Amino acid sequence: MRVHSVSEQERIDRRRAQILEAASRVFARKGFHRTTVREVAREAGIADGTIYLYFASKQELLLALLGQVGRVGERRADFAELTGIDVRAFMDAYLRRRFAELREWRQLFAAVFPEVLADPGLRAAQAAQAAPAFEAAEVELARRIEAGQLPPLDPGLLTRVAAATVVGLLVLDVLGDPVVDARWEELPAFLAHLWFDGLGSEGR
Amino acid sequence: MRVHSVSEQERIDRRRAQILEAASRVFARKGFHRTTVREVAREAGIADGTIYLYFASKQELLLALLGQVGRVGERRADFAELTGIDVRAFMDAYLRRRFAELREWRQLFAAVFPEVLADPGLRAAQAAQAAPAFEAAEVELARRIEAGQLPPLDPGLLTRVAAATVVGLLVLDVLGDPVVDARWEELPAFLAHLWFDGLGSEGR
Amino acid sequence: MRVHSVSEQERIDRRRAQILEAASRVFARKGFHRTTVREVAREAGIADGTIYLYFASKQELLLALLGQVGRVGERRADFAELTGIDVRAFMDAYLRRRFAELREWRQLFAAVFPEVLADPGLRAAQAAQAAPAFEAAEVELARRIEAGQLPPLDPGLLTRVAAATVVGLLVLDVLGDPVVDARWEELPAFLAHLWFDGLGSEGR
Amino acid sequence: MRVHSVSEQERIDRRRAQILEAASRVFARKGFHRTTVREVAREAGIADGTIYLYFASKQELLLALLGQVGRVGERRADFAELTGIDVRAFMDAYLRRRFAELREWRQLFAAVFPEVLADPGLRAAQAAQAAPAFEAAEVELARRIEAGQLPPLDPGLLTRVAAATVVGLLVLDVLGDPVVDARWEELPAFLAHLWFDGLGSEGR
DNA sequence: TATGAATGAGGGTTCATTCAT
DNA sequence: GATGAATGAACCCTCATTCAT
Repeated sequence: MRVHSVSEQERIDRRRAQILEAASRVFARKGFHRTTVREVAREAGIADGTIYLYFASKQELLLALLGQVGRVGERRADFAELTGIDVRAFMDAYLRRRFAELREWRQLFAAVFPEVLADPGLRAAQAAQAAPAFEAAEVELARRIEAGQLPPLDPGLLTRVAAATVVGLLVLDVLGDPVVDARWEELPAFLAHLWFDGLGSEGR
Repeated sequence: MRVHSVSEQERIDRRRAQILEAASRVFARKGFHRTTVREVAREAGIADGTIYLYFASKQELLLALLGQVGRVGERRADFAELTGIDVRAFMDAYLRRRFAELREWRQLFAAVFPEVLADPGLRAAQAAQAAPAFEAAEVELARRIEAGQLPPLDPGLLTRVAAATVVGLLVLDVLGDPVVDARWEELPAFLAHLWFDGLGSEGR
Repeated sequence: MRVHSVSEQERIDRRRAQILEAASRVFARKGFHRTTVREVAREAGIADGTIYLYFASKQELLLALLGQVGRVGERRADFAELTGIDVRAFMDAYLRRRFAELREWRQLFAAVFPEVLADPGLRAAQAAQAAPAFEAAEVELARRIEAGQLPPLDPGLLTRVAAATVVGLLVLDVLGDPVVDARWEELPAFLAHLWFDGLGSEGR
Repeated sequence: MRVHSVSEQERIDRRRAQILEAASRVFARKGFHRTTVREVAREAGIADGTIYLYFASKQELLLALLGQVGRVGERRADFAELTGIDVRAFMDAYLRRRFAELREWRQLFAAVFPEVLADPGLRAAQAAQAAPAFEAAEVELARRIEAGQLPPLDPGLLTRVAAATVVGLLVLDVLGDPVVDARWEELPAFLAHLWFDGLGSEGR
């Protein structure tokens, strides 16, 4: 079994990153299936065959990108450091942080998401990847509801609705909606306001 | 100019519907690109070539399905008949109605949506199709805000957030989320509650 | 064994002629392979399937047309009636007659000839069909040479050169050469002059 | 702009020649349309897909072959070097030379010509390609007539008749006529004799 | 007899993957 | 390791032919 030296491993990682970066650009632009391996290679400035020294197949490119998406999701773990503050402030801070991140990952989403939606295998992989985050979110919400910081809404549904809203906004963004695109930074505050105060607040 | 008799046209419509139904099933299951025309034909119980008597290309199948999605969207026009009642009741009724519809169209979404997301051409087509609905929604919201029935939130953002939530829930459903799948009927009421009353209601 | 009555046979012959006429038009225009059976049917004003009541296959259409070409060739048999007159007058009369005929059959040639050239099977069929005419021409020439009416040129070569010239002019015509097309009627006299008097006549 | 090195370009040229050679063999044998790209590949000893690295389509194979035919035609320009000698000697030398060439190109003609005859687009392309040669020949003939070296025959018709004879002989050869095939070398002298001295020479 | 919708074999072409250099 | 020419399986689509009406 050949083991790579540190610098060797670094070179490999750099190459993989270079290829993945290229792949995510082209996939986001044209879609996974409409993109040829050759186009990825051209975008990365390397030869077709070189890609296969770093990834077993075109499909593996997608899986690697999906892995990167997963790593964005994991940051949800940082609930912890916001744990002490009050709910409203928490929501505000959390949304702001996530939306800033998401913007950077927009290309990655555009590259990976359509194919995840289309391919049963990837759907399963994605579900497995996201499950812990949902779990953590549900627990956190239940805790706060228990503590009387939130009204007794169903944590499962609330988690899904929150996730759906964020995902949906990313989708609208990818679809090219000009409002979402132009006013992305306003969204966290807007969401916090809507979710916390509600539309009924005025009537009262 | 060849004109089809009524029964002739009916036969054609039936065949097209039969083929589209089959296509939406297989596309939803495996994705557009992983599906061969032969598989659509098998699913429809006809020969490969027959499909080309009713659709010019595989791509045309997708466009026809996208057109059906569009026709779902158009129902948004039924704002009108709900126009007299109060905001809360309106929201409740409207969401309940849409969510019931959407469930039926889940397969259609699963078939068409990934490809819309992936293909720049379809993205544009979809955007054009959806624009009037967004327009109408914004106008309606602005009217109600004007009338003091809603707090002075930005109608553009509110429209996007609402749309994003619904789209996002559909996406989670397609991704196979068990909670969204099992509790779909609870979602309209849950959303109405969340959006109207907000999470802050308890704390007060 | 079903035997057709006379009028029945006539109807069949008319239909076959109608179809062959249409086929020769379209084949001449677009070539055999670029023409679909449907196009022949449309040109004949009948349904696709009807053609197969009168011809076993698309290929049979071609063979039937080749048969018609053959029947033009057979007229070469009318050497007989010109047999008494002197060589120069014979040549003149004969060429004039054939060129007039050929013009009428131009469409037929354009329809059939390219495919005869391209298909080994048809080449053989054509060769068999043309052989007797070559045979007859050689005999006639040999007779006249024997009789001192012609110089002692090789009858085999002379037959081929004469046939080649005529075929070649037809080919140029089909290729769209404007001179051949515009001055077709001048060709028999020109050829008779060239072949009989030769280019050296002036020098002498 | 990617530029190929000399040896690179040589490799490409060799491959293209190899493929064209194979294509001309199979097209000549079976005709363009009855030949599959796979058969060309097999004949060239390469894989199907390799052909598409060197030619954009099956049709391009034909066009490239037509281009080669064109290059044969261009040699007609060598009128010049024969220009000083007397007419009879010129005709003899010229015909001998061309017929020797033509024999080598028989396969090419058999491959390309039927399709040129059948396809309106190629007919036009061919006409354009041949036009300059006709032009040059007419001018040359007119010059010699002017100079009293030839009788005052119409140069346009004479050019067509001469071309038609040669083309026609090629056609008979392709059709498999045994006389033309066996006695090809006799033809130039025979033609020169016929055209120069004429059939009437004996009678006088 | 005539129709034309349906069939499905076949072919041109693409492109992920391999491998000799 | 890097290259990119070569491979050939797979797919969309056409169209000659069939057959129920």
